[in-house]
Amino acid sequence: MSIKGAIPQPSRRGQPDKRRAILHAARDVFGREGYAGANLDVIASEAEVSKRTIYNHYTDKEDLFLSVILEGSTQVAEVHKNIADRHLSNIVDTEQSLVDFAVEWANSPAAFAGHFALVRTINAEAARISPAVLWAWRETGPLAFQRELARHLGLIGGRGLLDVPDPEAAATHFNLLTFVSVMQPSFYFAVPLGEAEVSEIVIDGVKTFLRLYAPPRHPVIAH
Amino acid sequence: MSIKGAIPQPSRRGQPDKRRAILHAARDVFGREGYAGANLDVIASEAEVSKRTIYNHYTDKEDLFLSVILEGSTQVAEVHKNIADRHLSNIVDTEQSLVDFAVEWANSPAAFAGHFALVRTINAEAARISPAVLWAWRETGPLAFQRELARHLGLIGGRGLLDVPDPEAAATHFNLLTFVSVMQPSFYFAVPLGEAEVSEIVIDGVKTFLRLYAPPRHPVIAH
DNA sequence: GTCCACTTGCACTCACGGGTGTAACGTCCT
DNA sequence: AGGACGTTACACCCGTGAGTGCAAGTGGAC
Repeated sequence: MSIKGAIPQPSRRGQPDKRRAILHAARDVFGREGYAGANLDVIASEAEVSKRTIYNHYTDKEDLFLSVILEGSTQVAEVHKNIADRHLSNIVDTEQSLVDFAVEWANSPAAFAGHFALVRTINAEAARISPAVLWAWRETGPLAFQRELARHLGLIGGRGLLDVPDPEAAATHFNLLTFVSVMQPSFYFAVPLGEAEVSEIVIDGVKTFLRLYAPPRHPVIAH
Repeated sequence: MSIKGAIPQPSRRGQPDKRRAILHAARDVFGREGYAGANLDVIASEAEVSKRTIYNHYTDKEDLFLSVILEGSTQVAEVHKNIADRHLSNIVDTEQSLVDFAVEWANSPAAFAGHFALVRTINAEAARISPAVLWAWRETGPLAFQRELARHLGLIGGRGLLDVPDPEAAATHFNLLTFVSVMQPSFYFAVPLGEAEVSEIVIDGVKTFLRLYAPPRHPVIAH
């Protein structure tokens, strides 16, 4: 059992709405059951589509799986960009905004259970997935958002609200101290934490982040 | 397909050496192929044991899997404790010792490919594994070592080489900035990074850690 | 010796699931 | 009207793999 195929080209076989239904159901089932555990009959029935139709759209299980992977990451990156834009564009209280952003961000996986279940599956299969596909996935998903976060932090730094000499590094640290810190104890969100627990972790994380990136004490302007 | 059984009691059926061979082979195969993908015949042959013997020791595949999980975590925690002891017991140069420790720590997964492949599988199956088992695994494995790391950092703090008001938090941060920072881009060590890359990440991580926990400037003693 | 626990090889059952073949039906285009 | 295309239901093939039954063998305990 291995998954080493190349990146599947988005094909135009079949009707788009069926295609979407299949991808959606496949994402859920692959996430829920893993690659080997996923059952094509189940996917078909959840997509309310004939199994034969799946094979009209995708050549086989592997093709379907790879297509699902690459489609999902961009979507979630979009949603996360949205959250960042809402909270980080017009900051008045830096710490408060960072906390608000991080809380919503770290709670978002609850709303994308299907997607993050799939992320777990990707991790599990990583050794069996071709590097090209893994690379494409990271690039369109997590890294795309990380760059966006770096951009925001850079801008905030530009306004003097943070001291951000290296936005990329800052984004990495913010990610580690908030999102990853929630992800770890919850087994990639498989075992959901309480909302209070998430908040506590995130608030601590932001405080630590500020110890690293708080701007030099506002110089009192002589007048 | 689900794994919801309770924690398997260490049983005394069968001969211990066979038992060990089975566990070892099972760990490799479950790690390599995932739970659903693992094949009992393959495990039997890699353990150089008859398949029937496996069923003399374990009631079924699930029982075997859970036993493997709980056995492995303690072992790796031991190894990591060892690495920590060697590097963090008699420190002369704080930064150098921390880097040395973290480099060896972050490279250790290469030597336990089987184990960390299994960790990926555990993550993937987390939603299907009983919380009791997950808890036991974390407790005897990662958390046990995290506490050990906290103990070390506390001692180092006690000697004035670091400023560690909260050893637990410090251990968490050290973990995030070094080990986890290597783990993330390598897909849980499934896609090994180059040694140079690991070093770079770890050195950066330690530097950042020191920005958080460096002791107040050594007061120059007037004389 | 004889009992007992363990192991082994092998054949076997059986459920599951990926993938195919086919014939019928709908729809849209011309 | 008549393709062309997509979809559907359904039966089917067949490899795979979990788990069992059994008969024969090994080795230690008493």
